[in-house]
Amino acid sequence: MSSVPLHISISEKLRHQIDSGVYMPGEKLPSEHQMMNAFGVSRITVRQAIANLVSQGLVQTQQGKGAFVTPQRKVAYSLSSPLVLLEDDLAQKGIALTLENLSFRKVRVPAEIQAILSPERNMAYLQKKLLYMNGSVGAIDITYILPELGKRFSAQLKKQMTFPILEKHGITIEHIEATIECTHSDYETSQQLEVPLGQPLIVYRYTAYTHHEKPILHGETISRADRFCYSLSLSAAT
Amino acid sequence: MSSVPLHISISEKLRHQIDSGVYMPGEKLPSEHQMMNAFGVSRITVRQAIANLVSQGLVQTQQGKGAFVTPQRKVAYSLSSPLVLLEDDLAQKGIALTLENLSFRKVRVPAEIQAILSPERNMAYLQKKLLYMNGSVGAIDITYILPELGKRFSAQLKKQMTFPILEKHGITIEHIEATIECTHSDYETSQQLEVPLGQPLIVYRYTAYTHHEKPILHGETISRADRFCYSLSLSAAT
DNA sequence: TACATCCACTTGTTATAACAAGTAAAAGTT
DNA sequence: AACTTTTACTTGTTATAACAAGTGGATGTA
Repeated sequence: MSSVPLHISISEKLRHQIDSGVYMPGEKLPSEHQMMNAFGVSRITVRQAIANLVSQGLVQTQQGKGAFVTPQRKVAYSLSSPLVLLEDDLAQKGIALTLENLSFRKVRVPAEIQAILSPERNMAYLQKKLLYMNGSVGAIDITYILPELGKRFSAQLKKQMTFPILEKHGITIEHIEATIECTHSDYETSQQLEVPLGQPLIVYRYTAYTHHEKPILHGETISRADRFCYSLSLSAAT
Repeated sequence: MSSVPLHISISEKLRHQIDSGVYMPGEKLPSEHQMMNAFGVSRITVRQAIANLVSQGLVQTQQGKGAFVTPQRKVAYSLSSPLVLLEDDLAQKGIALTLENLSFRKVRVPAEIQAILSPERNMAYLQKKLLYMNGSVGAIDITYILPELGKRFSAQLKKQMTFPILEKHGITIEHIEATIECTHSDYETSQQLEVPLGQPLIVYRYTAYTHHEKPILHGETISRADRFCYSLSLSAAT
């Protein structure tokens, strides 16, 4: 009859029930055993159906507890001209941004970064940090910063966001070049951001320029795509 | 010893082999049977490992043939001020953009769209189309357009991109508000865009305004995140 | 030669089974 | 009352098994 596999038809049925509010965000789905009886299929088929929902980001499972409908509400980062700092933007939305420094050290930069920043003697500071929004993990940031700036602000960079520190000391960002793309979480990242393997992540890759188009840092912010999006506004030539 | 599951350690090993070029893009991985012998595990474990790679977008499977390393190169859409049209942008990159109209009809608009466009008598034209880049499917576009424009250009809209048609008839877009977010493919979309279920998609949702901030259309372009990304440039207040 | 059939190999689907491991509440102990 | 243990239930991992279905080359037939 229908040539769609059982696990697909089951996950689609559940998906529609989630969409139509039969199972509310945060609510627990029936256990695998209950579904086996309810649909008259084996556990492997039920698990496959649930895996489909997980891979669609609709459901999250927890060993020993069950499968729960993911509660989703996204926060938008504003990417506007004129520039607004991430912190200010979030603060205005009532979201507290905190960070945890994972690593901060001077490194020899890879070729791609060297081409962008052209730092002295091919060295730069590399910082990895975790960003928390209202206390829960939201993103990883990986930044290369010019050695003179990295050295000068090393203590503060471990505790505060980069741009406000620079602004405070009179270093103004005049221009940012950026790309936005989407990738999958690998095993390591999935552990750090507390998402299932393969969940989509949104990567904001940026180069910041100060006066005279001098690049001073290059980095990428890897955010959980289930929690964040970007908003922007474009205008025609005047 | 290592508390990581077998299927994870296997998929991580394969991932590193893919990253280091042991298996090149487009190349076939060993068959499930070969892996069963090579790793000394059951087929279910091998399949789980391969599923991990698929969910990370590294590999695609084809029934009857095998699992192949996904060849990936991304095309960037430029989102710049001043506005550049998608077609022109892609043309400059040597990519031909063609479209297939899926549906075009007058509909009663949902509340969210009504709040944005405020069309007369709550009606608008809704168009769904598939976008092909150099002949292969890349994106789905879903657009609501004001009834007077939809009616006037109905024939052309089925064959050409929206913005160039409007420009040609003297309707200039002065301003665009947009958000970029990332979602998962559901079953229907995965079929249309020819990707596995749950693959990340990048959603560009836009509202276009003509003179006097009058909104004329609202739509979303849902692209395969493995093929596309967005680039933009931001400036400080002058 | 051209075509159809067959066969070997591939992944896809689904079932049954067993044990590991996390969770939480009930039951027992101090 | 406070703490530990047990127990029942949950999902996670892994094995074996069988058949379905897509692919492509080998084989056989017209």
